[in-house]
Amino acid sequence: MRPTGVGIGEVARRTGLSVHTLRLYERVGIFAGPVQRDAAGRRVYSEWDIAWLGNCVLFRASGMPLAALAELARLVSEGPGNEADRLDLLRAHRQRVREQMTQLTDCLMLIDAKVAGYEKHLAAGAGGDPWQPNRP
Amino acid sequence: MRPTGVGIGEVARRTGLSVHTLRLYERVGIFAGPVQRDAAGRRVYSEWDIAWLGNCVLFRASGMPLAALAELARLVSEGPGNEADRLDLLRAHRQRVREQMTQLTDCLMLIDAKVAGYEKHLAAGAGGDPWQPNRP
DNA sequence: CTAGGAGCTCGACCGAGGTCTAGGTCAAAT
DNA sequence: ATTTGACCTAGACCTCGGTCGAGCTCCTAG
Repeated sequence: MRPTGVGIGEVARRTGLSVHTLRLYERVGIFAGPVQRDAAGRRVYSEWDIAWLGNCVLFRASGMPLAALAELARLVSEGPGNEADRLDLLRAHRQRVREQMTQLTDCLMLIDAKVAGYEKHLAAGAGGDPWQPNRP
Repeated sequence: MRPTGVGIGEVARRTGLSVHTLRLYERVGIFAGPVQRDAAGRRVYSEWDIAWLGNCVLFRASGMPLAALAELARLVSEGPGNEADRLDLLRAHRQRVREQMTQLTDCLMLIDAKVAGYEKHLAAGAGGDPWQPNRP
């Protein structure tokens, strides 16, 4: 773990985000505290920044809006004293994630049923349409 | 099961969508075949339409874009003969849903870890910040 | 007869989240 | 010395999925 700083291109490659998106994220305040710059003004991301970003990517993928991420970043950057608020944010998001998971599960069951229907249908060669049992 | 037709307001109430959204969905072709109208030009949804819409809502909630839904609707409305195509669409979406679920699972684990950290932190009263163990 | 409520169409508008462009700086390689 | 490539900012632009409003047509109840 050398105390390296990493350029934006490298971070983009590592996280799968575009450099544009990284700059956008910074503008909307997703980093906890300002990203460091080198002498020429180029961004230098710390390993901590990158780890945080990794969490952000997960949170985003689970539907957390940028604004919420920014709020969390603000809380963290303010340092100790607001842990309860962070906890609230996390718990609220956890709730939403759980709801999503049950929806995804439902959807998966539906798809599985339809897929099974079509597979049987195709294997058996024709027959009525499995999706529209009784349409004009 | 009377052969009722249902008005748009009632459908909105049943599905949780707004009437605006229902009309939008129709415009982008989400229904398999045109929605019936009464003498005055008002939409009359069949029970089949409503059931289909229910599936659409689930698919949407699982991230299927309207365009894909419209494509599926087109296939279904064309009647038998393209079952393989529908199957492709469904399998592709199933794949995406599965990926989402693993991401949600990952995210949930992360959140649980953070939440546990903060809970312990708060219960124990202060100590270092669980999220930024070593920040300047 | 008339007022209210539910629908209709068409088209404008909106917020979220990116994506891209123009025009410029810098540093290392040729 | 110049070219190349990575980076910078500011701001325009785009897609997606809704949401809303204006102005109209009905139907039904008072």
